[in-house]
Amino acid sequence: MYVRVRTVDGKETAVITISKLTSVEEFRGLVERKLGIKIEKQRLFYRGKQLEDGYRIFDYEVRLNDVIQLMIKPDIECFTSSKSSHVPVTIESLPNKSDVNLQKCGVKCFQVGDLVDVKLLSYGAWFEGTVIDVVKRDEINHTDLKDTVHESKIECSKEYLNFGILQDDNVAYRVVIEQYEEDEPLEVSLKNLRPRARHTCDFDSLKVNDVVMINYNIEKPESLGYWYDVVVTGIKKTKTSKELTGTIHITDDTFLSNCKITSCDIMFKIEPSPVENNANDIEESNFCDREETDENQSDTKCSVCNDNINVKCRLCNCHVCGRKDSPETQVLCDDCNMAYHIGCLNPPLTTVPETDEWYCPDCKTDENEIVKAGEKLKDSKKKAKLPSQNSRSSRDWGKGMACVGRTKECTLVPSNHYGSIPGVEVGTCWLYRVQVSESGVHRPPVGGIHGRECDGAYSLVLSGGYEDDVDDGDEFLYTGSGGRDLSGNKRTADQSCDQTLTRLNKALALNCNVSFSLEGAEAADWKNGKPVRVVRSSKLRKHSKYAPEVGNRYDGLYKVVKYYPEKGKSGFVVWRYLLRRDDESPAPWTPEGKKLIELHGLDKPLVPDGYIEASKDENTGSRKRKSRDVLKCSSEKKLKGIEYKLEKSVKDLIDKDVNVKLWKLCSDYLKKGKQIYLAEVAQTFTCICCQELVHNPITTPCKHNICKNCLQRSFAAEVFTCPCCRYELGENDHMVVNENLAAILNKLFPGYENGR
DNA sequence: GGGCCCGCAGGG
DNA sequence: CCCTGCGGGCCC
Repeated sequence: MYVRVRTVDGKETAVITISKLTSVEEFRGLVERKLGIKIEKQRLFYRGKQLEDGYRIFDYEVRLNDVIQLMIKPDIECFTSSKSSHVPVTIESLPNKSDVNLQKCGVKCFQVGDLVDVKLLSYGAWFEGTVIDVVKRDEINHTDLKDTVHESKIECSKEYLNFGILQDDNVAYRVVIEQYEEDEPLEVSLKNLRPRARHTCDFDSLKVNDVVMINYNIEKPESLGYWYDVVVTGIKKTKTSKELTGTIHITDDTFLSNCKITSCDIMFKIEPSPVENNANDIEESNFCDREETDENQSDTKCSVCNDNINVKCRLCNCHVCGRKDSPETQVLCDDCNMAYHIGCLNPPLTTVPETDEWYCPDCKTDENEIVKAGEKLKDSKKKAKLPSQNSRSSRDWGKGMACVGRTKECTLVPSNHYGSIPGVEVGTCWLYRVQVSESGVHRPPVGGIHGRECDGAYSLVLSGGYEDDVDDGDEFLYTGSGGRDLSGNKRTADQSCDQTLTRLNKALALNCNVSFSLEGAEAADWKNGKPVRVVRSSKLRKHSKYAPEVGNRYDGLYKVVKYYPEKGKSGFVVWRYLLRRDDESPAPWTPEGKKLIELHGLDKPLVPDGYIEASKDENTGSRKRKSRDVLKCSSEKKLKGIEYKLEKSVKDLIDKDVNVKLWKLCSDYLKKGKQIYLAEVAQTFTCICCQELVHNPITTPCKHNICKNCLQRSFAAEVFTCPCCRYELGENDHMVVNENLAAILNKLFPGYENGR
């Protein structure tokens, strides 16, 4: 199994082969080997958590092909020595609100001289800077290199920029970071630039889900650090202390969840980019200037004693005795802000401590307890029960693809769908069972039959586990499951008791076009039975010449002709099923079938995403020859030209669809063949609400596609914005289905709407 | 939440 | 070759 590592700037990425037991330390070593980034410089993030030594990758539930973000620690030295480095934005340094440049927010572009905040990717934090130049990126380099702007570009005149006709993503800004005045100017793109923060926000009016810029230290959350964007997830306030929990956003896809933020005295509102269209949300009522905040705070009364001097109050007086006397012998806790008489402490103090910070017994933390940034790894009950936790065995495991888990799921049809899967040709072959599961052809990653006891069987895999199976291609005898004692961690075993016509065996029997009988039965008209998708595995080769050479191949639809109990070789009863092919596509072993396979480029098994990259830089030499063969084949496949040609009728519909941009992006995948193209289309047109291919698609004015049902549900909940981008749709949106898009999707994925 | 299951890889 | 490490996803 393998995962990806990507630097937060997105410039470097590597595929790293690991096992489930690989420790974070070992992993760092692999990262150093692959990317040349020293272990001590690495900071690894995964789904809101920092990977910490002492755990295994498996503990973080990192899955096949997932991306782990790598942030390279900056050289701290250059920072601590520089002036005011921890607090790049201060009230004093803020320009006057009437600053000429800042008033120009309506202009469609940043201007030379604008005071800005700049996000430095190696920190994921914002720093103060000034725009010194605006340059236009070279178009060609831009498309190729996305955010890399170090290549040639054309400088353009300031007048040109003032027309505001440049696309924002064609412009790069040269910026001087004020802390590094001596350094070269940086070139940054718009998304890492915004007007200098200049409005503080008031803790009391902060709401959950607000986004603010806050000071935080990833290394030591209790100290000051850099300025990050935070989505507030929790607000805790006592009379005198303030604390936020939030998600620190480092890049678009790197974040730390559940960060406790105590430095809430200064928080900044995030200034809207001048390039975004709406200038009217600049001033929002829930943000106010800092001066006001201070005033608000001074006249609050104690909520318990109402500041009555005759009442003992443990909240606003000594937290132990509740009395107000001798304030000069009281000491305040720097964390909970409670007061304590030095004499009331246990043990009592004789003098008021002279240190800057003092913590009460409740708040004082163990020096050894390291406060880590971001969400901590929870002890999962499920994991605690796993045998791997009892380290009795030192054996490695989990390197393989057996239990990696799916990375995608077929949502074109429901799991109880009978018949072919839209877009999957007969003859399609996958290297691993998990891929077959992802495709929707046969969902269980291990089991041989997929079905429901009260419904029927949807698919089965012939993998040669039962030697008395007889396979003649168009017809085969299948043996039911069960009747084996698999205890003691066995994969397979001899029959040790009778199989029963229950569970999956019953499911498969229900496909037969005859009323269910525990005695067995035969269909009078077998073709009217429910279809079963059949997959043959290469493991069947020892029993059948119809098995594929490698991997698992979809052979089309079969129907159950009859089922009956039989005394197997073991002497126990097994259930047997006669299945006969009934599919309009020719079988893969027929000449016509072979021709089709070649036409669609299906002659070699599909490999999982990232598989080739993972094998390519495998340098242990232990990889088996089988994999090399697959590798060679997939590059051969490329040469053959398996480009998918859209039917003219579909192409015409696509050409007139309003989703011009989306279809253009998809069209890049045509050359990779039908499978990959359809997968891309399915992903592109997945509804953000239900995560399935859009059904009765509504194309919003902001060019997002949502199922009509999903959008109606949203409107019923009085949410009238686009679920993708929150564009205001308006209460009276009439929800016209994009029939054109519906028609295209129906042609590309025939039958996908069934059961919706 | 438990039982079932024809997976894949490593090691002897 | 055989044995066995621990699964994930499905159904009930």
